[in-house]
Amino acid sequence: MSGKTFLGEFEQMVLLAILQAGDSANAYEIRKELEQSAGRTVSKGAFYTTLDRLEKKNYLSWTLKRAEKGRNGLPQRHFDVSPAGMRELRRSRDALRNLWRDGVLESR
Amino acid sequence: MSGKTFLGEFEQMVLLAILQAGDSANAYEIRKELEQSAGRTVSKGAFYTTLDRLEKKNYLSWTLKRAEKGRNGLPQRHFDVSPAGMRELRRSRDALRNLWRDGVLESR
DNA sequence: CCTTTAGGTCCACAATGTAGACTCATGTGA
DNA sequence: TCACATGAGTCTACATTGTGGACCTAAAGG
Repeated sequence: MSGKTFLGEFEQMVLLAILQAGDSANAYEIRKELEQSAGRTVSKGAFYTTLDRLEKKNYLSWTLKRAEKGRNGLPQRHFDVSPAGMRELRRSRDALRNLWRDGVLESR
Repeated sequence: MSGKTFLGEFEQMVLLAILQAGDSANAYEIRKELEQSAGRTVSKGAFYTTLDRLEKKNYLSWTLKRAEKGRNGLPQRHFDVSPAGMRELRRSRDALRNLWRDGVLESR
């Protein structure tokens, strides 16, 4: 067994929020998705810091696009989870799934 | 929305491993469960440090019991997830569940 | 103008994750 | 009886993540 590092929980959530946002994965939508799912506020600091770290680890990428609505013509970043990011997400999910198996949370 | 802190991912896994171990939730079994699910080694340092922190937060408790087998009569700690710990586990799971909804990991 | 909304950067610090050395007490086999 | 091996546990130190908040810029709309 290796000493592999895990994707942090918040990082995991940011990546998942990007996936959920899909085509409209810009900063605003992602953060909104995140706050709704987590049921709490996500400060800009926490949010962008995490995006940067994920980018450094090559778990996400982004491209500039012109906004259709809202900011007239101003470009905005559109985020995507990289293949490596997808792999990490699956890995994390599988580990938790194993531990959650047999409805261990329900049976008490 | 509040600025509530989350249960870290490793902490989450330790609590779940305790639940999975059930009646035989002693250090050895818990660690074994953990390593199997995560597919990697868990050092003693990481393990006990996390147990201590979880105890400080009142997410787990333990009682001394005489071991049946293995260490002749030497007492060993038996761990339990506290009600507060169960609550946190559910909270974490629900947040991730929301983000994993619609099989977002499968559809790509 | 002034305020609101959105996107970002920077900084600092708190909370978590993790390894490894070092004890101590058996149980076991040579 | 002495050397291991095994399991429980402590302590230290450092790396990685999580998080808030001050600041800045550029529109959009009174």
